Amino acid sequence: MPIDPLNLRRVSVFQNATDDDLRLFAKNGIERSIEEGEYFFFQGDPAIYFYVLISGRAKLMQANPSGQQVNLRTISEWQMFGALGAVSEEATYPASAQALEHSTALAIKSAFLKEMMNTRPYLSFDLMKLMTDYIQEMQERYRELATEKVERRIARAVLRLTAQMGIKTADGNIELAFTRQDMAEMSGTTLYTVSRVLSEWEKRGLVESGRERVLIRNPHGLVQIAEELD
Amino acid sequence: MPIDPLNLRRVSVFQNATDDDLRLFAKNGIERSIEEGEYFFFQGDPAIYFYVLISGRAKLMQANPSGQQVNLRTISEWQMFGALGAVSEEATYPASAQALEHSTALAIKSAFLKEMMNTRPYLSFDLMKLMTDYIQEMQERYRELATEKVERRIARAVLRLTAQMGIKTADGNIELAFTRQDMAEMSGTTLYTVSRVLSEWEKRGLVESGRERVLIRNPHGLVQIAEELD
DNA sequence: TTTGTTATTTGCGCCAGCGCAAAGACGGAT
DNA sequence: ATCCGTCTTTGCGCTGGCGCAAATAACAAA
Repeated sequence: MPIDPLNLRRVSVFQNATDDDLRLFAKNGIERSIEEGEYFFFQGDPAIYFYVLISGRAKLMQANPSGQQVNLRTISEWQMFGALGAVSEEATYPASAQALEHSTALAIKSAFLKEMMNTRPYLSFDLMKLMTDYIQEMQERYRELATEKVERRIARAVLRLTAQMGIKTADGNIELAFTRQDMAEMSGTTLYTVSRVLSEWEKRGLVESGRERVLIRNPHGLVQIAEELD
Repeated sequence: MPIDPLNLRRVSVFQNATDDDLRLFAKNGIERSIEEGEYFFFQGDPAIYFYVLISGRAKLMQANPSGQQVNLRTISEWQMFGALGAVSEEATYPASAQALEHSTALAIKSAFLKEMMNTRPYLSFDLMKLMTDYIQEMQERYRELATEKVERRIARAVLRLTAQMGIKTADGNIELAFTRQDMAEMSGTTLYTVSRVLSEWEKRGLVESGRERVLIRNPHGLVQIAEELD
């Protein structure tokens, strides 16, 4: 079932687009449906398409030559990803995009976006805005990794996820659906350490954790861990 | 002494600019001369200007609340910096820019660049190109920090610097002018560890090191450390 | 030359976090 | 109900890298 083109306005890069432009993008896109664990694209593939996630969740991961992974970003609905190739010719994806659950996305040729940007300054502009935000996030995460201890990094990762993908439960708490491995890749540590830290937090009543699940009981306590000067 | 506007074409973002545009930028810029150790701007300042380094060297650093620093980028002549504010309104610099030696830069109002981009797609385009390159570099460095051991990270930092700012000596070797502290901030470690690693490399004949100076004797050996699967 | 300042080296002790291994918990499938 | 695969927890030992402290080296100023 094709999506309503006007829904594309929820994509930050398209927020200032005209209805006609949205319809153009929709018409030039192909819907791709992907099962959990499968990939939209792999690191190193030629970056012919960029994507807009329509439903589900995905993650962008980068691997080093010996196969260790880091999670660069978690993608939720109406976020654009794989768009770095829209500028440079002959680009390849610098990371792989894997579905965390059954997901569908709209795939649009990068060349098309590029062409549209030529005559629509608002598009370049909003894409740049997205890029600067992302640069700033990466710079911060880089600094975090270089200067902060694990516990704080995990706290920050959890808070970032809470803001971005937290699911409100019936009783007003916030729940996250991630494996320890995922959380480790997001905070630059190992699943063992994440497990130990979560156990500790659970003892202190900050969270409640289960299989692929973390329930935030006391967000403020986490903020304190994330921010306090030690 | 005012610079020749046409020299601005050496700035990657201006590579496709017309001569008239270059003159416009030059006319709208103010030259600022800064002594070693002084700052072009501080993290947190409102990002009113962006800069083009005309002579000297500078570094972009980010500090965490307790004052620990990481070096995000080293800037050499004809590189643009502080341009993230060109897109978002009311932005503040996410990092500080400090001169590594006596330096001069052209300061141009971000708002002016923004205005120019409205009618000149090539400008947006080349700025985006710069941003994507930078994003990719940060992603890689982030992964490195998360997954690679110190020695390799230091090797990579040294190689990056060699490519970007290495000075060829009379006898064909390449020399870098950085303190151990700088190198530590570039590879996410401490000056002690950098010193130990350099000593070890010196024993192995890979480099020759002195005060604020590293002479690369065997670049290939460093590449091997940076790349090899262990 | 002398003195002061700043950068570097290195010994030493320490500990945060890694990673194996084994046990336990959970959930889906049949 | 049971089985199986996957995820999680935790004990244990280890070590890479940190960071103090003190010695040394290099440069600059006087």
